[in-house]
Amino acid sequence: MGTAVGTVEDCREMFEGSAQTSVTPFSPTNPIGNPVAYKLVRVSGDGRLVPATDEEILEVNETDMLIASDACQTVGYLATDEGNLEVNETDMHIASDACQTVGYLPAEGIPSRLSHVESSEGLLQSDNVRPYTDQYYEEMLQKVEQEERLGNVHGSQVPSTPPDANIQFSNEEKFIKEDQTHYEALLQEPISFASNVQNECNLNQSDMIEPCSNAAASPKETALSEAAQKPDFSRVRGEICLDDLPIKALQETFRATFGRETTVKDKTWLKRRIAMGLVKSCDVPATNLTIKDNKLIGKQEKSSVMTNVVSKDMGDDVRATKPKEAPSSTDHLNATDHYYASEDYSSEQRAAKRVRKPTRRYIEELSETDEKRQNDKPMIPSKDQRSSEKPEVRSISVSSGKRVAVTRTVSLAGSEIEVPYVSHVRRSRPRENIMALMDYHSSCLEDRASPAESNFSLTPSQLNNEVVKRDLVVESTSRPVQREFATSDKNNEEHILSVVDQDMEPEHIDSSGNSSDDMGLPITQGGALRRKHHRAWTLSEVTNLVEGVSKYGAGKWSEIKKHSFSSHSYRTSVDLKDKWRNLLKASFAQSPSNSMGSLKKHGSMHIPVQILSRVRELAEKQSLVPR
DNA sequence: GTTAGGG
DNA sequence: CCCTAAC
Repeated sequence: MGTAVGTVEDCREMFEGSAQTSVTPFSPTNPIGNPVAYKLVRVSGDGRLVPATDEEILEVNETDMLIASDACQTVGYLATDEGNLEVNETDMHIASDACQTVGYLPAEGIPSRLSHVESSEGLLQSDNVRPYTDQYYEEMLQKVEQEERLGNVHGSQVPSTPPDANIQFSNEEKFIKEDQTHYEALLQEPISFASNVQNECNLNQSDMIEPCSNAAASPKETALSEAAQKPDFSRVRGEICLDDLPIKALQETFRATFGRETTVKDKTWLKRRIAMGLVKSCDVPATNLTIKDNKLIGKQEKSSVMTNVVSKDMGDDVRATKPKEAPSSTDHLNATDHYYASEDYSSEQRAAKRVRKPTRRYIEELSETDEKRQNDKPMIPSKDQRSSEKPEVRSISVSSGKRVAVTRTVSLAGSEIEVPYVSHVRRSRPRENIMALMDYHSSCLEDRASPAESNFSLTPSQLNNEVVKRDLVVESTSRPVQREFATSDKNNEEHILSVVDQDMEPEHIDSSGNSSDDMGLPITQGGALRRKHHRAWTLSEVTNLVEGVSKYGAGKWSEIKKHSFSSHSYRTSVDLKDKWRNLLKASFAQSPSNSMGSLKKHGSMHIPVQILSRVRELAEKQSLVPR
């Protein structure tokens, strides 16, 4: 946090002209027309730095880090000065949220590049491991609020960090519009604050929990670790005093913060890294939201400084975590809003957008698209439209958050499969099928010993496809065996029945397979989804149906099913209804021509004329005397 | 959970 | 038969 807007500005001057390639300056610096430049490189697989291609540069330039990273690219920024480093780190913060490996390298510190990259990964890791609850964010928010008040109270002429953040933010807004005029005006403010911010930091250091002067490695470390454990804003702030710590202490702190050693000796880097870690640990989800939800925010983060990131992001976090509370969020920001109305406005805008609940369709799409990152923190379903506006910025957190709730792992015969909760896994029937399948599978291995059947043992993953084959095999095997399958295992009914139906009294077959589920199983072959289960209606069934209709009336399908189809459990009321519908159709279709329409087109069932007549009869009766 | 209808 | 909207 010791880094303020001013820092960037100041440093810029120092490194003026050091730019190697003047490309893609970020918004904050670009408008300024400052010579600050970035060298865009890409970290190839073997760790080498490859100069970015024009295309890549363009990409980064036009979109932003997030998008670039979204494109699954590993991008390394070679910063040419401190200011850039600052910005880049912030960026990294963003990019890392997208689960990308991004390395930002200060030009001067080539030797430490790898370290940087490496740590960035460490950062990612630590981030991914920390789940934060909404509650937590609320707490944080409150703390921030307190901070703000404090700052406003005893630092009238010394703007507290939060307001500063706002300034930054409003600046950002302007930049986006590329409004030079506004820019000029706004520029003053950040700069003027720069030194103040620094002072502020110092003040904090002495005032706050962590007297900097006192800052010995051990106390700091404990405090930090504590902070990491249960993030406390005040402590995070105390962080600022890292300035006074010796490198060694910083390294210690780094370790405490990230849980890993570091050999980096760059004090500045360490400080930032640590601060970053803490900050990030607090707004991981936020960044996600922010970015995905609103591009503006993402940019803001880039240009913003530590302090800004902390205060601002926290606000965002809370907002993000609280779907409906446009008001509450703004409330929190009110203290600062007084300073800049523009900020207030923009924030409200954002808040409003976030409130909108994702459509079901959207969620589905997300869950299908976003394969990875399903273990992200529970986020909020706030984003949506934004994503619709910028599809490229695949919603990260939302989807992820959503996904957490919407995904589930289904274990099928030993193997676990990730299934989006909305995935259209057949309802009711399908599950039974699977069960049947599993049963079959086990029985296959255990009970069945016949050679022909033994080779049916399938691996769960193959099950589906295998089943198809097996079906075919079964069909070609001996009848007796078929029977067995038909009864104990109910997958292959389609084939079996088609065969059996011809030469057996359907009724028998039905009763045999009955009570349990006789469903076929979902068979997928070559991507085509065959009809799950098909069981031709037998004459007796039709008769039963007709009788049932005559007894209970058409429409009382459940009744009919209950009474007339007690032995045919596989016929659902819907089935009955459908069949009746078909019968009706058939009966009326056949009647006009002749009374001998006993045979229907293909090989489908022979429906005796009498039955059809009866159907028509009933139909007319029913229509006359509606239920 | 049922029904009614469209696919 | 499947899938859904309405009940």
